[in-house]
Amino acid sequence: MPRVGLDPAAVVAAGAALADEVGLANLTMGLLAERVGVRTPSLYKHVSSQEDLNRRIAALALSEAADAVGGAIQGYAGRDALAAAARAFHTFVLEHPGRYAATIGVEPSSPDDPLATASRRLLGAFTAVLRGYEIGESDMDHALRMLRSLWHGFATLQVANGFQWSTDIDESFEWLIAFADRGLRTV
Amino acid sequence: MPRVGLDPAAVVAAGAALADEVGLANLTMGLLAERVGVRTPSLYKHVSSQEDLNRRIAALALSEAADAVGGAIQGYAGRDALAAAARAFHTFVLEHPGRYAATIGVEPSSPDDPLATASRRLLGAFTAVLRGYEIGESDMDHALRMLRSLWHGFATLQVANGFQWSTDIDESFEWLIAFADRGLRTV
DNA sequence: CAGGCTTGGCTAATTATATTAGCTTTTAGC
DNA sequence: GCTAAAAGCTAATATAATTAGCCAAGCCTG
Repeated sequence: MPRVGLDPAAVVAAGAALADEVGLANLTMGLLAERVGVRTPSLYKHVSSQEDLNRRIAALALSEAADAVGGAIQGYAGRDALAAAARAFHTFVLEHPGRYAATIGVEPSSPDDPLATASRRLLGAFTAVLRGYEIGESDMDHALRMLRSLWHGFATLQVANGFQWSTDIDESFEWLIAFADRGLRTV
Repeated sequence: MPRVGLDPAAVVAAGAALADEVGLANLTMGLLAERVGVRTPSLYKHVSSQEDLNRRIAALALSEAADAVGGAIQGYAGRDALAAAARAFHTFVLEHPGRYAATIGVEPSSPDDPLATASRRLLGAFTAVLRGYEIGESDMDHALRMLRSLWHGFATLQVANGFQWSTDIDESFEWLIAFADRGLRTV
């Protein structure tokens, strides 16, 4: 029987894609094995456990999100950068809900954990956005936490279908960008 | 053997308490059964499945949160009401992380689902807060979504230990209240 | 107060899933 | 070609949810 030729990266990539399709909660080792064309136990040659798989998917997701946000703000500053970052992040979560969900609740084990690195990169992109505003040193951390809370909260609520009523959601998102911009301007 | 004398409400209450203690992900039917003093299958006399249990815990959590927020804003308006609501919500999530987690991803099946009722009550409390600001009709839904995103995002990130660095988290929370207040004042 | 019905609890069995053990075969490097 | 690590497989184990079917407790009625 010919080998499939998997490696950890391929397994994680397939796991992330599958999580986006069926939802993280429905991502089982059996389903993933079927997807990549091996029997379930064979996956354990590449990831050590489902938790390990989840962590690696989370690291991939944060790294991709950092690339998306970092790329989107290139050449922009101030409100333009804020809007570009917010939209890039939002789009990423809507298009990759499963892998983004994997990032919730995972904690880096050490500062050189790929998870920590990716997380820092994403944070760094939003820090860059904040440099376009007149924000005092002591307010930076608070402002960064505000942005994270706002975009994370909005995206996770939207993905979970938490916004029930009929008002257009994209319109609300643009409203939030304007709100955050105005607020950051007067910190 | 004497009967334990359970009923659905008691099972759900115990489930919510256990979720807060061990985390929603670790809440198993077996663990809950042990906690309330019966064998696992007996739980099915009171809840129809684990998903049903989760929905009921979510409805309980939203109802309690609505009570907490609704009670906290009594007699306040404007910034005081905003701060009271935000703090009450935040405290609730920090003290009841498991049951609050149960609310994420559940959707009411019908408008008279207890889940929908509780959800509307919580939303209503925040709507009352917004009435203390000069907000146009067309901005209300957006502002409400902004508040939800902000407080939901902050609380879930904090509970998941998502705020790594050393800056005091409570200080950031108060900063967010001030930020939201200023912003709502200039909508 | 006895008889019987409803209810809540139990044991046993089924299914799904993660994980481990141990075997076999491919394949890269010499 | 030879060998050893890597990658796959089958079989087995453990945990969890769920269902089936049994039985006793306790209430309601006569």
